[in-house]
Amino acid sequence: MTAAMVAAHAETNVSSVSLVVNGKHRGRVSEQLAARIRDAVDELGYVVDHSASALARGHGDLVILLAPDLSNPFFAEVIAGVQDTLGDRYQLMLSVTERGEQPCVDSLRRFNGLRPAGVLVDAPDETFAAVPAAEHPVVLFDAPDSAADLNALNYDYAPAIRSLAALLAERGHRTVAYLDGSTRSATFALRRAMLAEAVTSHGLHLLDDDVRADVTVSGASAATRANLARWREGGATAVIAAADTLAYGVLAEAHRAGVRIPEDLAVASFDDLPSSAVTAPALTSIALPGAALGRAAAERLVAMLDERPLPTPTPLETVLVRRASL
Amino acid sequence: MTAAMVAAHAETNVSSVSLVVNGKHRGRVSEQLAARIRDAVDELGYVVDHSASALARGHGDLVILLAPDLSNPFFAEVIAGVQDTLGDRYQLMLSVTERGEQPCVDSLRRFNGLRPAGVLVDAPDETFAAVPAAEHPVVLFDAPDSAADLNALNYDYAPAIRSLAALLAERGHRTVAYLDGSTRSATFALRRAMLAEAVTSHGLHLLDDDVRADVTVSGASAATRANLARWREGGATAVIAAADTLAYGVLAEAHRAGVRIPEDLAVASFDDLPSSAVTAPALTSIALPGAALGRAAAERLVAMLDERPLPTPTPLETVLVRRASL
DNA sequence: CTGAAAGCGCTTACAG
DNA sequence: CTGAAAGCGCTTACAG
Repeated sequence: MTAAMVAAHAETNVSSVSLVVNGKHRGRVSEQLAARIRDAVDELGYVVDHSASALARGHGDLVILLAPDLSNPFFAEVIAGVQDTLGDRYQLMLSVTERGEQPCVDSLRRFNGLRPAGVLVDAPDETFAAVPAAEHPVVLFDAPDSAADLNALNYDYAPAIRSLAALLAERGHRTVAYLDGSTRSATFALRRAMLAEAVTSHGLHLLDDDVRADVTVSGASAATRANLARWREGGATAVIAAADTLAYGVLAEAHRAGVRIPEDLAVASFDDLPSSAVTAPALTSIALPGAALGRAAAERLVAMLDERPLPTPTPLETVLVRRASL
Repeated sequence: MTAAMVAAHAETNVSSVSLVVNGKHRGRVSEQLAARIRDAVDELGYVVDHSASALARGHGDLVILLAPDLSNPFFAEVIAGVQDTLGDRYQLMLSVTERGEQPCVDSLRRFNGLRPAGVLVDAPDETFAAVPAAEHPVVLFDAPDSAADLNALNYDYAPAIRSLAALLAERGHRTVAYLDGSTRSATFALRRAMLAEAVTSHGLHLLDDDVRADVTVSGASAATRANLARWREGGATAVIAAADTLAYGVLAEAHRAGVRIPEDLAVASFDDLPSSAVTAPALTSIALPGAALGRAAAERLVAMLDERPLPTPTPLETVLVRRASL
């Protein structure tokens, strides 16, 4: 089914068909012809060929979102936020990295061949320190490393992390263990560094081992199994995890080991996933509004596509949600 | 950066460039010229334009996966399975439906314009009763309605559901409530119908109200809040949820209402997500191997693309994982 | 083994 | 307001 067939059916030519299906026919095609064309389109079920259109125009209506693997439910939120904002002017397509990898600059180049209208990159790796020139706008998010680049949207962890450090101090903790994610993303590095600083300023200290786990419940369980005794021997009475999913593994393993939470070991983490309200015990967590992040990034991209002026991006607020685990 | 520029750089023509970058040059281009072309490609960072290539060939190397919204972590598993299987011969791109919707046939048509190599559809809605003719192979999964179509991969719920019914009977339950997902997908309808039948054959009965919730923790919490008292007045001593995420909401709300689990109300569901091992109490759930489903579907698609003979698809096994909640 | 040329289906100046 | 034509960047018969 091609524009030529539609043209034949409507007894006209492909130029007029193209103008009408793209809504660019005002003052160029008579209302009568336009109606005839629309009828033919409906009747034949014609859909514009994206490849041909993108080739002719230079780009299509695709917005590509590069995201790390989706096992962390946090990303579902982000994606929903992006989707909501893009609406149907643009077609959102996701590309997901291999398990445990972060989007890298090379993948960006690979997608240039698709001639997207724009690209969003969630939690890019360090190769994005400088964003490569592309024919389309690129918006990064959860990309604290690329601070110099105006097209990055990030969280403002400071207030929530301060609250968490204060809460730890208030509860009498002195030594705190940290369970990091094994993906070496900038956002994880920042969480850890900021927490270490905040905790230190309250006179506590973060165990400086470098315990990491896949951001999955089972990965975190294994890491906890291997480190729990050592953490406690080192004096840790609390463990902070870089993501809720990691904290779930800590909870499971502590339970198995007969370690009571929060009495023997307090636990807190980052994300505040919906299921964190129903773990045993309910999890204290720094809420990261994923959908808001996705929306903000998508709005920024759309503004660039519309060539509207761009405000400096505002970091998104985070808050500590206190529950029973700490 | 175009093939013409590469050709100029390597002092040859676009035909040879095309043959070499596509690995079709054996016996057509001298090894010497091929090496010169490869050097030029590397030097200039040339990437084949997907739109132009797809237009010329008739299709590209894109595999499109249509999936329902990703808030259920189950889908992350499925996607990882697909990704692992496709490798880098094909480029996986996801398209996600709006919140709470299922992929429909119309979206399939829309993606024809991208000229994909093939399409996978996860949990399609009822418009897929007959798969429309497409220029590319289509494989459905989690699509029990399309039984007649050979290209659908499904779970065999029977053994696990029988175990669940037997366990309910063994524990002395007589009346069981059901919390369904609000998405009217065939796979949810089947779960309910099969459970009703299995339970009846053990002399129990399923409350025949039609309680549904968004497949999110908060949606399920709200639905439980509205129905918990009624369920218990109706004699229900157990509630089965169509997905773990729904069960999490039941747990949370029961806890809030002072209903003990499993003493006052037993709970079980479908999915067996990793986090179901760490809820309070740990959740009894029918394990649906998401990654295996994704792999099987992707393998089938690749077989079609390679024009290899297709075996009749075997439904994937499911087992009941018993934990404290029932 | 090498290269000029047609054609994929569209969009968009351009001429009528 | 309508239509013929060039061109987007590639692939692939085809001729040399």
